[in-house]
Amino acid sequence: MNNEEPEREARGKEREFRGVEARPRNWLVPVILLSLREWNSYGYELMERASAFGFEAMNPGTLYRTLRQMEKEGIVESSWETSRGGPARRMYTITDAGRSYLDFWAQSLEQYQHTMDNFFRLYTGRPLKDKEESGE
Amino acid sequence: MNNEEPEREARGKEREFRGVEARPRNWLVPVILLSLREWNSYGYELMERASAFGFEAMNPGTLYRTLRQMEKEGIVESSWETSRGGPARRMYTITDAGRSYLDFWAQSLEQYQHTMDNFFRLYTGRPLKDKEESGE
DNA sequence: ATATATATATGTAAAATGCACATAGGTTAT
DNA sequence: ATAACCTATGTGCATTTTACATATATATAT
Repeated sequence: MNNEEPEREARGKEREFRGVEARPRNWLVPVILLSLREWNSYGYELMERASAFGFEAMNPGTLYRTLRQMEKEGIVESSWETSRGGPARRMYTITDAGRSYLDFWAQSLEQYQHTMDNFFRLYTGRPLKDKEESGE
Repeated sequence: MNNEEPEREARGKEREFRGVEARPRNWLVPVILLSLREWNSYGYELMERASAFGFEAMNPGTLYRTLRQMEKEGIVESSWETSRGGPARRMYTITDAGRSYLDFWAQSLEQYQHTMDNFFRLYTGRPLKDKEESGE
């Protein structure tokens, strides 16, 4: 029943488990919004800011595509900035909807952090009481 | 007032922003492993336990497919249990590789929690000092 | 017999992600 | 001037993840 696959994929204790990451999906969006809430910016610069949040070697394509998508959703706005030397920049501004989105996300994060605490409590061997599962 | 732009996608502060969730990807995998580390179990039962971790109205398909995938990766093993009334159950057991995976994931989660703390510090208006970005 | 609860699984599509490649303006070195 | 390089923005494509609907099967209750 269970011996057809010799699990050649993961047998050593020190195996690397490619792709194992606890980072949430769409993490890039709130990071961008948070940056833009402080000051207007553009893709190339936002890439560096995003790196500080754990996006190492961020791929430009992913960032720029995300920005366009965010604009379509109305949480940021953009306009070309050509009044200087060098290639034109698409400057982004956070909208009111963007601020709301950020607030919404932050709330979700807070809730999720409780869940993570529960996870850790179980992981480290202190099981939850039946009645307080994962809270609210 | 500033009512010139109705931004039809997200106008109210209380807008719902469907899909906004701070949940990490593949969250289901560590939750299953943690459950199986406590006692062997099967899909139908694991669904309920997963619900306690914030998977409301979990779709069976997602869970069962995840379990088969996990078995292919060698982090769980299964065998049919037919020695009782009712439909047969596929009982799952965590493997050594599964335990390693769980440890690996927990480490990643811990690291991610620090990043989240940094995010919150910025969000609530206490910016980081230049020298301590997101690192440790 | 048929409805219900248990139990597992597939098919398909949408969304997210990663990686490679394309385009273009401007600056500096040769 | 032209090649090389840095800045800056983007598209294409394949893979992975996730969601949603549907299918199958066993046993029990009515």
